[in-house]
Amino acid sequence: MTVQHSNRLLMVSVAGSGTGRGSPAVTLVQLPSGQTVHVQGVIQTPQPSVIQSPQIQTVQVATIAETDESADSEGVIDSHKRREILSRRPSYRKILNELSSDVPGVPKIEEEKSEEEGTPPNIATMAVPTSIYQTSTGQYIAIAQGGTIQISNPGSDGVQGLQALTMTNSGAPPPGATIVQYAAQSADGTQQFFVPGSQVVVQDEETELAPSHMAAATGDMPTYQIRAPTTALPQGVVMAASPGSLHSPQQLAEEATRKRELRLMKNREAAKECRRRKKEYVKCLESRVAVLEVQNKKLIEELETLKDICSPKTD
DNA sequence: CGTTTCAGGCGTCATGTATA
DNA sequence: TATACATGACGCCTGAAACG
Repeated sequence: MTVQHSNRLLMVSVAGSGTGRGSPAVTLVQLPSGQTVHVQGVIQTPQPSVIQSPQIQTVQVATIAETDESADSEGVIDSHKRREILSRRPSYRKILNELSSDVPGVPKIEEEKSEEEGTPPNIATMAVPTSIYQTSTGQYIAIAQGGTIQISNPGSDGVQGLQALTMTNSGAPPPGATIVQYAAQSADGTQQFFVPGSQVVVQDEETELAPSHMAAATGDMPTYQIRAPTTALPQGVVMAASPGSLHSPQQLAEEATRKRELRLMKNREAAKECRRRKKEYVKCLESRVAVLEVQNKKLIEELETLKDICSPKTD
């Protein structure tokens, strides 16, 4: 069976496995994405059907329960509540979780950690970083309290490619430059980011490092130098100031900028996650459409059979 | 082959919602 | 009540497909 739905060809195959009565039958519905959906029979025939069909007659998708429309059509909702419902839909996660809570064994959208993603490194799951910064090339730098710097590359999935490094002079920082190292995947050109204390981390080009206070740059790893900012902020770079040491209006402005960048970064990640959930929600809706098509077809067939039985031809 | 159209993704803003 | 989070809306960008 094929169902055309929203520019996407749905191919659904149904494998019946159960009895029409007694315990709810379970049907496997093969979705076009290769995903198999377990559906459950919902018709609880109070009287034995005329048709002694071993196959279940109706199915209900297990991944989704009701939509807003069906919810509205069920009971009488007072106008105020209705307005509230119409004013803003609940989140996709909430909808899906509420729906799936009706049917045990139905996968829910996890709160944060999704198994399918294999618990990717996430900014939100970092070891309580004191600060999060964004480099001029889009990388995110999280500086934990133990002196550990975590770098996440802006991959397709947001924060994949998280890397951790430790400052070499986590003890008493000497005045001047500090070298930090990390195994970057690809660092083309100079990039800069900033760390707390109004210092700048500059990726050095080859050996243009500060001659003193320098740790040995080993191998091909790029080196980063922490030093006081000398010029205006590069584009897309966040200046970090110690929260407790704000004096001048410039520092206040820098703190405001840092907060804004942090907020934007969080919202960026939230938007990505929201879109991912929305896609999942739409997938579930499409699955439900496929299952309801199957259900509709079976009901039509049953109706035709009943018609034949109740009104036999009298030739 | 250049242009146009369209779909999908992303970043940002505004605002509703949940929670401490 | 303040804060963080979630999400709709908007504009922009990019890649693919259609078209002349």
